Amino acid sequence: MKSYHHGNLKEELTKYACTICERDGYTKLSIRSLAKESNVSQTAPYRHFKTKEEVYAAVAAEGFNKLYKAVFIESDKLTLKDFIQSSKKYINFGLQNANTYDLMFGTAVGDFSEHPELVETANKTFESLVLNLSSFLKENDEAILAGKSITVWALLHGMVGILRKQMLTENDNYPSEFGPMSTTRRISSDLPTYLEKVLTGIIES
Amino acid sequence: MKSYHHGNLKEELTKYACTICERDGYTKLSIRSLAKESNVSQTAPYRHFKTKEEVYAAVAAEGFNKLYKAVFIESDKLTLKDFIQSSKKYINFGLQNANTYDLMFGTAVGDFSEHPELVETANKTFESLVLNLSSFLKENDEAILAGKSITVWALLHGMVGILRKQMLTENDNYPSEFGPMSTTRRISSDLPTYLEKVLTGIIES
DNA sequence: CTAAAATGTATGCAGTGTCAACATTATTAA
DNA sequence: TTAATAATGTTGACACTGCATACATTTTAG
Repeated sequence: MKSYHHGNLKEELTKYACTICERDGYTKLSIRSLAKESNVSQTAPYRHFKTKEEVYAAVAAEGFNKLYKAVFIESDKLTLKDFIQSSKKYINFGLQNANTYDLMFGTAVGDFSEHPELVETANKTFESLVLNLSSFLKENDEAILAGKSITVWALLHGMVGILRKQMLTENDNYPSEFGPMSTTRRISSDLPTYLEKVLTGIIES
Repeated sequence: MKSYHHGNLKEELTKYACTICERDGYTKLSIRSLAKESNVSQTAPYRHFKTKEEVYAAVAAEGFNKLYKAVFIESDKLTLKDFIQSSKKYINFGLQNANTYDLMFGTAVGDFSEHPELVETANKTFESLVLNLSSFLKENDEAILAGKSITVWALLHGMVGILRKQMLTENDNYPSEFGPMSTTRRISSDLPTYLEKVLTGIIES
C-alpha cells in the first residue's frame, strides 16, 4: 500500500517537529524520532533538511508566522486600545508558546541569514508591528515611528522573557528578605492594566 | 604525582563549562569533554553534578554574578546619568556574552527553583536594578518604583534579544522592499543616544 | 524513452548522557 | 589509633544521537 515515495514528507516532518519542539522543548527533538513518526527511514529527513538546525529554522519560521497571525490587525483605522490588545496578544503568545518562542529568539538557530524563510517571516512580523503603530499614530517622522516601534517591541519581548522565568509572580516562594522584590513581583497580577499605562506612555511621548 | 582525588574538581569543571558555553554555545558542551579537560574519568563530573542541566545552572548562576558585577553601582547618590550608563552596561553584557545570556534567560535550565543558587543570583541581580533606581528617584510609592524597574528591565532585556538577532543594524542586507524597516534598523547606529531618551522618558514619567 | 534529478533505504562511525558496580581516599566516631 | 562511613574517583556498558557514504527506487525533463 505504502509507496516508496512519501509525497509530502517535508511538511509532515515540519509539522511534527513543531509539535515536539513546543511540547517538550527543542532539545528533545531528534531527527530519528521525527523519521519514525512519519514511518520513514532514519536518514530520510536529510533529503529535506541539511542539518538539524535547518529543522529548527523551519519550526522558528512557523512560529513567526503564528505570531504574526496572532498579533497583526488588518485595518488602517486602529485605536490605541486595539494596539494595546494586540500587544497583550504578543505577550500571551510568548507565554503560551514558550519553547517555540525560545527557538525564535534564542541561539538555537545561529544565523538567520542562512535561512531565508526565517528572515522573511521575522521581518514580516516586526513590520506588522510598525504598520499597526503607524496606522493610528499621526506621526510623519519615520525615525520617531521607528523608535517607538522598537521600544514597544523590546518592552514586549522583555516582558515575555521575564514572565517566562517566573521572575514576576504574585505567589512566589522566594524568601521575603528581598525587600522591594516581593512588591515588584506582585505587579504581575495586574499586569494587563500596568502594561496599558506603560505602552500609552511610550506611544504618546 | 597526581593523586586519586582531584581536590577542587567542581570549581574546575564549572570554570571550563563557563568558557565552553560562552565560546561555542551551550549545546556544544559535553560532560565527557568537560571531564577530559580536567584529566578525570568520563563519569567523574557526576559526583558533582547530577545532570547536565545542573552544569548549565551553574554556568547561568556564574553569568548572573558577572552581570551583577557589571551593572550594579554601589552608591546611594546615583544620578540619572549613572543609571543610564549602568543600563548600557547591561546591554553590552548581553551582547558580549550572548551564549551565556541565553543560558540565563532561555529554556535550557527549565525550572530555576530546582537550583537555589540560580534563584539567589538572579534575584540579587534584579534587586540591584531596583536599588540603583531607587537611589536617585525620589519615589516613595513602592509600586511605582517596582513598575519602573520592571519596565526598564524588560526594555533592556528586550533590546538585548533584538540586537542579538541582528534585527537592528544599519548595513543590513535585507531587501529594501520593506518600507519602514530599513529606517527602523538604522536606529541602532545611534542606539546609545536613543536609549538615553527612552530610559529618561520611562523614569521621569 | 532515456538520462538525470529527486527522494527514499541500509549501514556504520564517532560521539553523547547516564547508570551500575567497583576502587580509593578523606572524614569522623569509638 | 582505628574502624566505619562518606566522599570522590574509575571502568564498562547501554541506548541514543547527528550525520556521512553507498545504494535503491521513483519522478521528471529533454
